[in-house]
Amino acid sequence: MHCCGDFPFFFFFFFFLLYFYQVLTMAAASEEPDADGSVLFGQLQGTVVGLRYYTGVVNQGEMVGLVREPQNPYDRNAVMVANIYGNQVGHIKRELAAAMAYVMDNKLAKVEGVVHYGTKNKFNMPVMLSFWGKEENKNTVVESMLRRGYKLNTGGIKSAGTYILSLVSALLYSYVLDIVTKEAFLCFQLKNAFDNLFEGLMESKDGEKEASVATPLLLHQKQALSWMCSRENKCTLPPFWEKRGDLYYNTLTHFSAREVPERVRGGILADDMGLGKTLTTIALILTNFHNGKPLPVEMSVSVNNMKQCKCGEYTNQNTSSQNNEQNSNSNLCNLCPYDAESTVLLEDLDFAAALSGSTSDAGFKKKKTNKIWARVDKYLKTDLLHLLIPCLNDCLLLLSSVNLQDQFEQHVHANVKLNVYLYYGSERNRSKKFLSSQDVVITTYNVLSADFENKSPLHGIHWLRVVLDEGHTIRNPNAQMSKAVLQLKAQRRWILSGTPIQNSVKDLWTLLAFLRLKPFDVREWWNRVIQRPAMQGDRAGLQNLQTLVKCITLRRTKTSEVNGRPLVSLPEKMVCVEQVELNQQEREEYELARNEGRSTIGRYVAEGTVLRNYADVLAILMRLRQHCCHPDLLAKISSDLGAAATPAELRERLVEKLRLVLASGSDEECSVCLDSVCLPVITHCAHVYCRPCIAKVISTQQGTARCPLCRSDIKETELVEVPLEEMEDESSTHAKKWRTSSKVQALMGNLLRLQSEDRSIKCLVVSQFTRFLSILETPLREHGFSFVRLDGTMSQKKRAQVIQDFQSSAANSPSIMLLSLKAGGVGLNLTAASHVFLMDPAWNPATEEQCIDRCHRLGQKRKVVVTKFIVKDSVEENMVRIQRKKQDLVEKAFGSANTDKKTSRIDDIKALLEL
DNA sequence: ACCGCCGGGTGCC
DNA sequence: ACCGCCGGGTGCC
Repeated sequence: MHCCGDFPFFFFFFFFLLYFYQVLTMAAASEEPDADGSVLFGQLQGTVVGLRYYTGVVNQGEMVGLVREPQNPYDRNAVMVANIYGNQVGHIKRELAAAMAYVMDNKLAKVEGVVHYGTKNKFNMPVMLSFWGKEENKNTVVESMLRRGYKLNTGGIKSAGTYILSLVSALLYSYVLDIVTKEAFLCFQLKNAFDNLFEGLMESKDGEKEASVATPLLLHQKQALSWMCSRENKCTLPPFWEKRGDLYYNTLTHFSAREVPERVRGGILADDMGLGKTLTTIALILTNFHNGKPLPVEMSVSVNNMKQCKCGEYTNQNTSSQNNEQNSNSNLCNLCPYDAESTVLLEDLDFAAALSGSTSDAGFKKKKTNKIWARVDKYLKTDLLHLLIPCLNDCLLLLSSVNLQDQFEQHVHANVKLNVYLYYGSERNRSKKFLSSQDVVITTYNVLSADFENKSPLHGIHWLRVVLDEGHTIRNPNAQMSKAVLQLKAQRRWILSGTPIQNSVKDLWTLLAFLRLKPFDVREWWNRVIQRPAMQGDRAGLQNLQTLVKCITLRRTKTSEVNGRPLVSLPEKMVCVEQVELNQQEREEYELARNEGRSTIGRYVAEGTVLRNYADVLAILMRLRQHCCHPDLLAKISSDLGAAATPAELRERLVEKLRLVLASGSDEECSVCLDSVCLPVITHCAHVYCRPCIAKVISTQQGTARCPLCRSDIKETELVEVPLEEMEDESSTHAKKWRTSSKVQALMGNLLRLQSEDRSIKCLVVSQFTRFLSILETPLREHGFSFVRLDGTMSQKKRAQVIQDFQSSAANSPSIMLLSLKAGGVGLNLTAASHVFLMDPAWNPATEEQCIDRCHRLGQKRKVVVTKFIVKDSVEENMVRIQRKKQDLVEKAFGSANTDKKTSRIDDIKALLEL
């Protein structure tokens, strides 16, 4: 890695110092920045009083929470002390509370408490308080506490010798810290940690399961299904809990409680893309889809024969005896004795029942079925069987933009009547009663989030199961979407995600909070116990994080093996590049544009102003790329570089540039948040950022704000966004007489050849330019191809329709899909197509890969052929070269620093024009 | 709480 | 004694 490799010596020393610090000062003041950039200001022994008034108890070494109580009628400075379950233990002594209240209320520091001894005291007990906050507030906090007579112990007890040593090391430490940035340090530490995080998740989990999906499950999917079932049903303790005597003890926080800790009924299915997470989940839904009706015959008989529960209701077979909301709410079946073992067995019955619908693996099935039925016989005579029927059958699925409904239709047996409702579109049925009567409700994160604003029916329903497809969507806990998701009420919760951690450990919190993994669903405990230690590179912290993830996550990659065999064997994929030669006229036009652009960019490079004129550079490249595809793609306004006459003109020009930058796909990342740009705005110096990100930069730099990329002055009022009427007026392309281009002809030649070979072949035709797709429609129509089109501008409903049409195997179904490169989420399933034509190279090779994966994935029966059209002797050829370099870069870099990006971008531009 | 603090009872040695 | 001292009641914030 670039940033780390340059300073081996410093790193060595750095780690030595870090180690030194940790050993020497232990829990005492280390200056390590924590997750939020907080540092430990110091510690202080305090007193918790009033123990006898409260029921909350703590164990030796237990962490406690400190909560301000400004409304306390006796003292508005009151600070409450509570254990992890939020049970009050006592209060902080009055005078100390007064000092702390000032610090806490002004957010100068966060205070954390640990009780090391005196936990058996009757009236009060000592508590070790740690003050954490931003470096710049340290002095204020220390002084303010000192003023009230409380001295923060900042260094622990040191002898003179170690004091000097640590002083020296502190100096060096800050020196090193200046050189290698925080990111560099973290990337070094975390890279390995992340690599290991999911290690050990691949081991084969116990057993496999059959299911009543029409599509036979693959071995690894059966394993996943079995794992999911056991996660929902087995009564194993959550991670870090132990039974000690008659108490349940949390080994990390040292908290203990008499009641069984609430289990996580669900988890994270983090299999790689294309391993069939969705199919497995559908199978899971079907395993306990009974609702009285669709039970297979044999089972129905058994059901009729068996006794009902005394209370006259069938209850969910999967509800565990403890702390189940259903039970505690309605007291339905408290009388029925059942334990962990029988729950599992009963749940096996489901599978036995469901098996009769399935067709695969006859020998295996038979054996297993017999075994299960032996158990059925054993259990038939007991009162337990009523548990087979779930009371709740609602299941909510959330997803980004995926054709999930098709997958239900495709995979679910025709004899299983499953009510699936798509909850989106303006006409959606918002009746709670109606939604509750569905078996499955599918919606999108956006709809959920929009509903959340004003009494959402989805939030009023108690779901049996909530599944988050592409669950990493909620990784930002501050997003409305995430908040909306966290508020959903459900018994069982699942997250499907190929990439549960994208940037940092932080990404995990919302996921754990969604799963209600106590106590880490409360931010403070997550930060204290997991995130901060892990970010600091603390071994135990990382170990804990790994254990935690391991317990609730199943992850396999495409290269994983079960019993020595690869998990999936996808049909072969062939990628070939087809060179396209421009005809003479096209070549002349291209050369003209290229020479012009080359001299312009050459000037920028010589002046060192490439970044300042970034938009122009991109515009030039864009024009060249458009030349390669079709002459009519070129924007009608040739943006001359002269000064804008009026503000309106300047604005129009900026909008145009922003469009170009966005369309070019080269700058999808905002340099501030390093994430893909949301709410894109362009500065007057023509650099693109997320509006919130750049607004923050401007507001923090009060009046002197400079563009993070080129250091030009920027103002909030000068940010320009693309007006809503985004789409180009189609008339301009239609008005002119349609003409062909070399690339169009290359494509048509291929399509016609394929059609003559095999009429059933379906193709994806992919371009970054939606206008190019429009141009392609004309020759497709002329040759009588039946095609559909999918681009980003289409509504959710329309997309679903288009995908369904295209995936259909009916004889008159469309054989070609015109697909805009960026349209559709990662989960999009277009397996009906076996040929992919990439009309123009993308800057980001991953985008192309993703696009290919939409059809080269599970369910693909044919060999996949990918054809990339590249114009010979053009900017496109150079782009391919840069792509390769980029891929290497991405693989090596981990959170690559901004500076690297800048230089590599300039290098890219130079390479493109062979400068 | 085997403390501190409060306030009433009390008052030479 | 407008004090000190004693001993009982009492006790988080």
